[in-house]
Amino acid sequence: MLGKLIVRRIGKKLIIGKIVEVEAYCKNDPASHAFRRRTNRNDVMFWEGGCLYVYFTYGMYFCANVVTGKEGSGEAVLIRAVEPLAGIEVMTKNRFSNLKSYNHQSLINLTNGPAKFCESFGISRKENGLDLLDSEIIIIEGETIPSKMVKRSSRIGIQQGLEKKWRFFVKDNTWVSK
DNA sequence: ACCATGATCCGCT
DNA sequence: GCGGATCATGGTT
Repeated sequence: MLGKLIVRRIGKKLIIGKIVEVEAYCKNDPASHAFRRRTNRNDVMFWEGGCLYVYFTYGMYFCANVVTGKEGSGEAVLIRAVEPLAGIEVMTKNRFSNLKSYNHQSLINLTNGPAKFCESFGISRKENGLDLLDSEIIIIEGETIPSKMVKRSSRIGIQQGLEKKWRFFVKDNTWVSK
């Protein structure tokens, strides 16, 4: 998924981001929402791959995954960061409703984390379950990232499953979260 | 019913 | 580096 473009259409406007940081989750994985059982909350994660699984967390944030497995398998890839390519103005409005002037830091701060990405793309409950091949949000081919530019580490913000190096990111990209 | 927790972010120190 | 915000979820009682 690294290097692919996530595109959101809002009316006539397009928001585009290049995916630069992701994490993988699956059913046999104590860090995963799919670990225990299929519930109303994680149901979309068990759908056939190609749709968007959005969840609400910490009482105020949303995060988005691309579902990647067969129906029932419970596999998904969390989008942790994207590089903004188009629709900066809309993203800025979504994220900082009263920001007057852009600067370097505000551009980075737009999408350098999973909940920041969702906020700038306007992704919340309504987008849960969307078909990424044919809806207002799609994923298309983008840049091919050379394998030597792909780095991996433990996943962020979890307690179990730290031995799995399932976080993947583009080396030296500015938008990769800290 | 109850309650601890969380795939986070932000502001302050 | 640390704690607070803020609440849906799900495991436990």
